[in-house]
Amino acid sequence: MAATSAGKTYHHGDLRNALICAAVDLAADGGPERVVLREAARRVGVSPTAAYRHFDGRGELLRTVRAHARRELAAAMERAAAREPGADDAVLAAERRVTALCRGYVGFAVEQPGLYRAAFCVPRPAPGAECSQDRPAAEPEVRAFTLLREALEALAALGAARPDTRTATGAAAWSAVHGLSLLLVDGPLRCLSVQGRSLAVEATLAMVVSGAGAR
Amino acid sequence: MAATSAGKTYHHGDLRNALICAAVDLAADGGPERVVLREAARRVGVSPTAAYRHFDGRGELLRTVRAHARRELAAAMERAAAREPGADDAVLAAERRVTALCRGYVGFAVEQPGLYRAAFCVPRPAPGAECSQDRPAAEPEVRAFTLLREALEALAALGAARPDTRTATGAAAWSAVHGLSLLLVDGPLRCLSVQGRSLAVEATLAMVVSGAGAR
DNA sequence: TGTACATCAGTGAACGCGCGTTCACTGATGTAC
DNA sequence: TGTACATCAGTGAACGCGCGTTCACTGATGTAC
Repeated sequence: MAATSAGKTYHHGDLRNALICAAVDLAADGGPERVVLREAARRVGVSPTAAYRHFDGRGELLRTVRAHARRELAAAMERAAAREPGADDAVLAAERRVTALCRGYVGFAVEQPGLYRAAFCVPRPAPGAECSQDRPAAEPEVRAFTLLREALEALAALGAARPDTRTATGAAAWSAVHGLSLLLVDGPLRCLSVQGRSLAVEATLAMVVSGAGAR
Repeated sequence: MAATSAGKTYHHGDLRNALICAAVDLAADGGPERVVLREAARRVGVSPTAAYRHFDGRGELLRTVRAHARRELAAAMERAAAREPGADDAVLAAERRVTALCRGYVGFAVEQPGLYRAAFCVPRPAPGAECSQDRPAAEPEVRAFTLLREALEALAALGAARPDTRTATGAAAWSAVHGLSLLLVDGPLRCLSVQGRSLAVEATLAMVVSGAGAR
């Protein structure tokens, strides 16, 4: 039985999740490089060694944080899309969904810069050991990307669709919001005024929609 | 007199530059986090302490590498633009310049991922100590951005120009190429096939041009 | 042309830090009989 | 309902690492006289 109630016991009861929460907190204020196994253990009040009962090591902890951050990002996008009012015009509705998703994306990045960076960190393996022939394709699932791509497909299907380039169009849109997010959060645009930031976001959204090719 | 000739002397003669070169090499294979003061000194064959005669510390060394990387990035863009054939049609010529600059940008990122990442690293200061009221604007000069913005302005001026949003349009385009670069180099698209990569680049360029608003 | 001396540009040892990880261990838990 | 015992989930000390940085120093250089 899991020790659901409180009470300091020798056995923590839910250490794995507690460590994940601590690690997520660390990432939230400081990004992926702040995710330190010893510190997570310290915050939970447990010896560093204990973490090895639940994780292969720092790498696995970090990958878990990354997965969490990606889920949160996708959730923020879906929330933003859900808030968006519908529209009678199908094209307009589809456009709104795209821009809402993008706003959700960038909004998450700006509000949770640490988590956002963690969502896209790469837990540097032995350099050059990646991209084997076994798995030449992109990563199986980044939900944020899937959401965006599907919304763009829906939009494109209403206009001059070019179904052969679905994924590429999605990648272009993703590039735009990803680049904007990083420039704002962590890059040379990080000191933009509120107004300047807003202009940059709007221009980027306009570019994404115009690039979707439903005119 | 600077010791221009060879010959191991006690005084190095050009240690500052030698350290910068070593640090740039480190960044080139491993990104900004690989820029380690002790290792740079080691490579030059000098004690770590010696570096402190020429740099304030690791931070200054890294900022110097960053400046170098940014210059290289801009140079790659200009080279790509210079290679591009002209066109009688002014709009076509302007479009070609934009896409050539973008290709140069992404090409540099893909060929020099470490340097590219170094060009946009932020040598983390005391967190929250940035973006003071004194300097609310974006960083004064990232030449890559200026090149892109000016090319877009030239393009927009030929069509339905919206001169009030010059900078924002530039930011949108920059976002696209920056995001694409990072997704390809260091992100979830890093394992794309050559063909997939090429499609993503083309789709992004099309989006950028269509977003420039010269139709 | 020499020489004393200030300054410059290095050396080498050390400090303190925090990390990831491993080791041998022990206290708590639950299950077979 | 007890009890022996296997297993699980922790502890605490230690290792080795490499880093940035500081200290007191010394060898080389160049300049004033």
